[in-house]
Amino acid sequence: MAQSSDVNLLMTRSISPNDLLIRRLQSIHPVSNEEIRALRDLPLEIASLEPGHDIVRMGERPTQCCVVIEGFTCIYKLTSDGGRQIMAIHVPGDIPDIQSLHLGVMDFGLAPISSCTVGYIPHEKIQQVCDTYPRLGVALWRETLIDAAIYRDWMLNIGQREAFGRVAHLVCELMMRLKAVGLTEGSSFKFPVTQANLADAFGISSVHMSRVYGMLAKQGLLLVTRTHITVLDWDELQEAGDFDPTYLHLERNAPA
Amino acid sequence: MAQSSDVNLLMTRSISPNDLLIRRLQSIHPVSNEEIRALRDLPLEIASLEPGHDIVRMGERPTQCCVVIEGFTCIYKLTSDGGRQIMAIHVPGDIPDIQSLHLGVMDFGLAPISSCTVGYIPHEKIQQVCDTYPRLGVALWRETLIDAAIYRDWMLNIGQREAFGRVAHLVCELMMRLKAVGLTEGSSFKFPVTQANLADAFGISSVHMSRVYGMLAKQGLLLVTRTHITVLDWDELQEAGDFDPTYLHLERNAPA
DNA sequence: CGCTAATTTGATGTGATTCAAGTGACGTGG
DNA sequence: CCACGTCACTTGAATCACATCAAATTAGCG
Repeated sequence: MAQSSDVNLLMTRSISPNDLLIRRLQSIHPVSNEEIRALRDLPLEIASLEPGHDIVRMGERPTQCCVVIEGFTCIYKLTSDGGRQIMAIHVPGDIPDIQSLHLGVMDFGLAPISSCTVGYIPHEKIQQVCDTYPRLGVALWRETLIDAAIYRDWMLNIGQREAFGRVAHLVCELMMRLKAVGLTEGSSFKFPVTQANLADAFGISSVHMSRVYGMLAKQGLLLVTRTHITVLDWDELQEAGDFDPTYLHLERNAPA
Repeated sequence: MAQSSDVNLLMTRSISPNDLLIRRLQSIHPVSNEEIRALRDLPLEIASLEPGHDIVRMGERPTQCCVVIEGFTCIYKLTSDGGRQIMAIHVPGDIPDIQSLHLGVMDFGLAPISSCTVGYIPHEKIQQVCDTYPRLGVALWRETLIDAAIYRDWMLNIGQREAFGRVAHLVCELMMRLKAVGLTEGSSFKFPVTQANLADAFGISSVHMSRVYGMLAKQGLLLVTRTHITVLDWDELQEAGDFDPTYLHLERNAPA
């Protein structure tokens, strides 16, 4: 309900979806007024999606990019024996498949992990904006470099920390990334993602995911429902997740 | 011995080090003759390095990039309780810290994992070449996007496969990347990296690393010495590592 | 109110860790 | 050129974090 009315709002005032993208770019790179105007004029074809249907499939050669407007999407890959690793979670304002601009073949799948709204922009339109405003091209390059920095941090998380720390770490990351686009509500945020999906992001089983959430709750760090996460003790959570936000390369690094 | 004479060779014929970089860029992107000439003219300050001394440290703000000329380097991060995750291994021709061109602060450490030779290029020189030949700028962007694709694949490897498969997978990857710059010798390649370092790349203990190497040898897939890796059965190795080279985005994808 | 999917909980198995004690390879200096 | 010291690697035993299997509970939706 709340979601679909948001979407309607966005569609009636057609500039709003682009504003999220602008907000995101501003959080990592200076953007001039003229550039903002150019971004606002980018045509967005809006779509509503549900989990279970891929946005782009591995092996495809897309001719457009996708901007997350509402909800959460993920990048994933499968092993031949059925394992699924989620290697990125996107929040509104992100461009999950910006790499397709210069890498023809998709080497991963892109899918919603909550009901969500996305906007599509043709590659050529992005190309034009970059040609006209080279600094925007640099901003997008920088965006992809930050994506890579986040990959690196996830690898540290998965390779070196126990499940408890992994979860704490990701919650810290999401808190900061959502705050950067103004989508936190005090110390909590909307996050209607199933534990099975999260388990695939941490490389653990969904059973263990449930146990870890339980431990985090029992220690008074988090409060989790099916739709929201509330951080009860930011300092302890940051400590438990060994979290240092440097890798997010945000201009302003304020916590909750 | 062999190494230092190589270095002398490279230094006397000053174009050689740059040729490796060119070979690497050509393996992922078309490069014109004029662009090759520009790359050849890039000034390279050569240095010989040993493991144990970082090339760039986390938190620094470098003003130059590093090109690997001989040997192997790695990107790593540490957890507060002493764990180290290696999240990338670089082969000659790679530019490990190309991201520093647009991301001021280093969010990782860069270090040799074998004795190696690198060349340094000032950011401004790279910037100039990119301004003059925009297609080279795109090639470098593409380069960083492929780095990211490799991160994604490592995450799948670490998160979803058992140690045995992880090792098989990486050997396949190294084989193909080295072949792309002409550094394989039939079905084997020089790889003087300690098992402790590899263990940190796989997120396992060095003890287990030794056991896994033993299993791979016993099954007749690999032959490993302290300085070289020989692939005895490419098909079986690929199978064991569930290896699909799409993510390397190489122009020509021939196996050993 | 009842159905379905998500989550929780318990019991048991396993891949990998840790600790500890070897063995082997290699460079150095006598 | 051999004895020695160092560092890398190997091997065994005990332990642990997490997986798997199975069943019970809960939350949301029509």
